[in-house]
Amino acid sequence: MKRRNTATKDAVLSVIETSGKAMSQTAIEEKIGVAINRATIYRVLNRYCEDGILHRIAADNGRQYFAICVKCDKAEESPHHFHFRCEKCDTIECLPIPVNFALPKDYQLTQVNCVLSGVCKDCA
Amino acid sequence: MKRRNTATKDAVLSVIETSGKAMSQTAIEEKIGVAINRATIYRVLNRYCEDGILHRIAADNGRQYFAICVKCDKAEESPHHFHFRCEKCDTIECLPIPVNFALPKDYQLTQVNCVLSGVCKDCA
DNA sequence: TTATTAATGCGATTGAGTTGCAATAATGAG
DNA sequence: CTCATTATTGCAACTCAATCGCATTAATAA
Ligand SMILES: [Mn+2]
Ligand SMILES: [Mn+2]
Ligand SMILES: [Zn+2]
Ligand SMILES: [Zn+2]
Repeated sequence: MKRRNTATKDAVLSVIETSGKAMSQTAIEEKIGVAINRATIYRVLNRYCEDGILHRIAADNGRQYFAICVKCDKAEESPHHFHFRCEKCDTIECLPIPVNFALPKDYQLTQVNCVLSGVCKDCA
Repeated sequence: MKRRNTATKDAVLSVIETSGKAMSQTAIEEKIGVAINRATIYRVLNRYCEDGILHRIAADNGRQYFAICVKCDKAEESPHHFHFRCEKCDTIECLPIPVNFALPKDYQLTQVNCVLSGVCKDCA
């Protein structure tokens, strides 16, 4: 299934890029200006994740956030890095802090999801 | 509001203790034998978390898991440790691996939620 | 220009977790 | 032990995030 270019896809990615942070579907829908269906936004986001354009963060508030993968082009971002969720402004940002661990023998790793929560510098 | 001792509370804690792992409400309800209402289990779990008996893990599958806090009595478990979720057997275990990071200036930390996912040693 | 089929909108649905309320029962005072 | 207080429970309804089925629209390439 080859991907097609649509205004919706561009708009979603643009909003996330502009914010410079990880965003939830709700936040994207609010900031995007034009009316885009909720299900469509989720489908766009899921496709971007499949294609390695975005990465998904499962926050401890039970919601999903989506952020640009800079690890692909620039190598500035560690493949596994911490995320910070501010409980005040309800945003998540990718921290430039690598996640270090040594998994016990015979464990197979497929995903890393590390979220630190609290109050960010802007809200402190 | 002083806590009261009930069979339900004991049963829930006992199931988690026996498993030796973190458990979800569903898993607890299945393993507990007697029929206990879903809402009641959640309320018991939430109370245990408030009291520092259990700690809550928000997994990347969107569900909550609950595990015994051994950090309180024994000091063998690091206050912030990694968790491992096996996608095969749908369990979460506390890993004896400390989470190390240095938060940027002016960030206030209230919670740490680090979950590694994959296949555990028993399912590999 | 046209056929193919990916993408979208809408409504319904799932699943986890919470909440209001009435009934039940643990606890402590008398 | 008896009784009053109120924490706990069960049940049903509800919230919220995310997904799904299906008909419609529109991007792409022949
Ligand atoms: Mn990130
Ligand atoms: Mn743990
Ligand atoms: Zn903030
Ligand atoms: Zn396993």
